[in-house]
Amino acid sequence: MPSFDFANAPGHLIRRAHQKSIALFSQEMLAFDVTAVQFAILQALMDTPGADQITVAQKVALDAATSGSVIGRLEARGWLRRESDAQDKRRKLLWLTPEGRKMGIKMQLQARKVQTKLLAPLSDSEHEQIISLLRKISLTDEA
Amino acid sequence: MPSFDFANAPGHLIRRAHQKSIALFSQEMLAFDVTAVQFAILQALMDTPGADQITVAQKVALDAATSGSVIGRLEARGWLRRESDAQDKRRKLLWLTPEGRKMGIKMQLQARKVQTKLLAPLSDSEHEQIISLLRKISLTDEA
DNA sequence: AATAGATAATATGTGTACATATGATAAGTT
DNA sequence: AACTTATCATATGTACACATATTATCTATT
Repeated sequence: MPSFDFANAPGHLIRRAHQKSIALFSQEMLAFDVTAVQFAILQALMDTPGADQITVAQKVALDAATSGSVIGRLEARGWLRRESDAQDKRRKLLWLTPEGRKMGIKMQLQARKVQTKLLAPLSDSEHEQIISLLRKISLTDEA
Repeated sequence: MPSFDFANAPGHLIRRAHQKSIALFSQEMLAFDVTAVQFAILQALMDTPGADQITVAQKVALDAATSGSVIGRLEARGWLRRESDAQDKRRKLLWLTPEGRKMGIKMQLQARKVQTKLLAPLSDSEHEQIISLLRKISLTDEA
């Protein structure tokens, strides 16, 4: 028995669950060639079209630098466009292109399957438990 | 209500929990200037000194490429050394230096605090629940 | 012993993820 | 109006994280 049982430490288990989640997502979404974070940004923009990068970053829980680079890739792909805000020239407002919106909608069904598969080892009541527990952990302070 | 509620999707919540975990770890371990993965490798090497990189990678749940780069940083820091295996020249065996072992031990107390803080929003029974649930998710297939 | 297949480490490329710094612009203060 | 402070986006640097390719070496088969 090691004096620090890192293999059973919650931080380590969260990292492993995250690996599993990412692996499952990219595997199941192969046809779309999209990452989980890119998908999240697309969905966020469906909810709030015309948002600036900082707002989107907060919605998907990313810092400004990371969201900028991810958004850049989505723009290069033709799934969204950046537009300078006339009222506030610091901001760049984000809009899905018709193609981006079409793909975002197409992805939803498959993305739901990923979430189902991720929780497949758990019973229905355990589903709700882990959602609730993860929320408690991640929602401490900030927003 | 968005048609895909990504903000409540388990994958997204796991990512956020992971962010929280990493942020907490680096914040609480500032004095050691060590990442969670680096810490895990140090602890793994305390358990099994003389292991090769692949074995260590499996123990901490990393691919060979990532473990190689992390181990390189730990070596540059003087916390471990790589030694070619005379029996199998493909392998490089890993050993903590006296300094690495000393630091690894010193870190344990603080690392335990990190895990406690991470689960602070949860009750004792919830602690056990989330450990069990995360294990079920991450231990599906492989090892 | 020679060849084929497997394995360990490394190299390369892409993609999060974040800290920090910088430049541009906006908002608030005097 | 000039000055300070705050904010948005971007640039840079470091560190995971993994796929894929390459090289060296080992193992298995013939």
